[in-house]
Amino acid sequence: MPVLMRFNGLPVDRQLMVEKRSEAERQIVQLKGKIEYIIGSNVAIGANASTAAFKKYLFDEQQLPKMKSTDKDKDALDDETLILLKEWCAGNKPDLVELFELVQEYRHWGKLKSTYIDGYIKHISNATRRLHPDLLPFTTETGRFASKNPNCQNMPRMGNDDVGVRNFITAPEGKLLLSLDFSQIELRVGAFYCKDEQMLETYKTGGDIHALTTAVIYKIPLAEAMDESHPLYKERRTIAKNCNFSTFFGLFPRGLQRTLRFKAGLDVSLDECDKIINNLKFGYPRLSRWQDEVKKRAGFRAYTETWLGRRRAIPQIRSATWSVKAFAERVAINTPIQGTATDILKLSLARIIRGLPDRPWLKLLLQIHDELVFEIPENEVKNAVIFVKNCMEQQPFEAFSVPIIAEAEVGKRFGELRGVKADYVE
DNA sequence: ACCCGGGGCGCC
DNA sequence: TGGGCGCCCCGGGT
Repeated sequence: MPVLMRFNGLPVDRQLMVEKRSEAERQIVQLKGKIEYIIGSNVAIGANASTAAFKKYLFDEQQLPKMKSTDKDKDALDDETLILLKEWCAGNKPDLVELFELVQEYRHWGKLKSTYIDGYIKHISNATRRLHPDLLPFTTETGRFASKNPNCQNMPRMGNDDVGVRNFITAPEGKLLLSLDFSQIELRVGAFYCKDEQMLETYKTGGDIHALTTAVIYKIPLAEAMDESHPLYKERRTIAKNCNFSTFFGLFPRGLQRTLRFKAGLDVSLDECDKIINNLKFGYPRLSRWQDEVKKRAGFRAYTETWLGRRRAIPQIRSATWSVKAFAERVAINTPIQGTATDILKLSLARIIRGLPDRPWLKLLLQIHDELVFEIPENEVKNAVIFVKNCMEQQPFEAFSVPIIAEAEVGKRFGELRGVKADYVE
């Protein structure tokens, strides 16, 4: 029997969901027709275009090269593979280029419809007209919450959502949705752990951590890293952000290259990625030292722990198999970061819950790892922001010297939140 | 009518 | 060859 926590439930616009379901259906039928026009309607592509029949068509009948394997050493056909096949076909079978774009679109709409439209509609409560996901506080290895029935922690974000799933979540008449989001909480926790002086200084003075990392990995002055008119500004910053998100988890040159190519659309050579990572280690010397210490300690104890002492056993760290051991080491490093960030959010949550009896108008709807979502009356925005922001930005425990910042956004729909003016705080 | 692993993909 | 989740589909099984 899972332990779960009941939140108030997310108010939804069922009408909008039904409208979008029709739109998604139309898109899917149309895309499926175009795909079948190319490959023939006798090849079953299924709902995801990842059936055995479709793979057989591509790799046996069309003799396309196998770009990538799955974990089980079979032919992969994920989005990365589609991109690679599309590029290969551009030079060898131009007629097939369009196929891969269509499949990408087809999967995109299929995911939106099955998971977020049909999947959400079937969980709307008849009694409350809301979604009541189960939020499980005690099921994950790192202490994070999980959400199920449905999972409301993975709604698509703007830019990857032609449906507007987040707009399904709509405040009732006279109410607003309010979201408070920790700014870069995992990076701040990482800076706290490794005590790199430049990182700490940047956070303590309200500086720009992505600019600092840009300066570090390209060995350029901070001023140049922050110069938005520099021709390389955008690309360098994108790469620096990716480094920052991966910094504390044991990033390898190949991983960085792949992420940049397929997620950011940037072609960076392996040598360049290698250099970037070396510069990162050199520029943040305490980072590597901390990582080595954590690995060593975890190897000795066979567990790793968060700052508040939640332990995670990792016996695999003593494995003789390199890949198993390496995975365990990344877990040993990641868990204190992700877990302590969660500890900090849970401490904030406890302060908020203690304040609820005095604020019955403040309704907690959802937690998304570093974010809390509330429903409030339209005239309580200022009170809510001041109270919640204060709860979240308090020093979590005595040793934690890095400032914590929570950013507030408010709006009628979850997909249309806007930043709250800073003068609400104070 | 279920169960399950594999593949794939959405988010933090 | 970063970590953490849950859901959908497929294909095979009971």
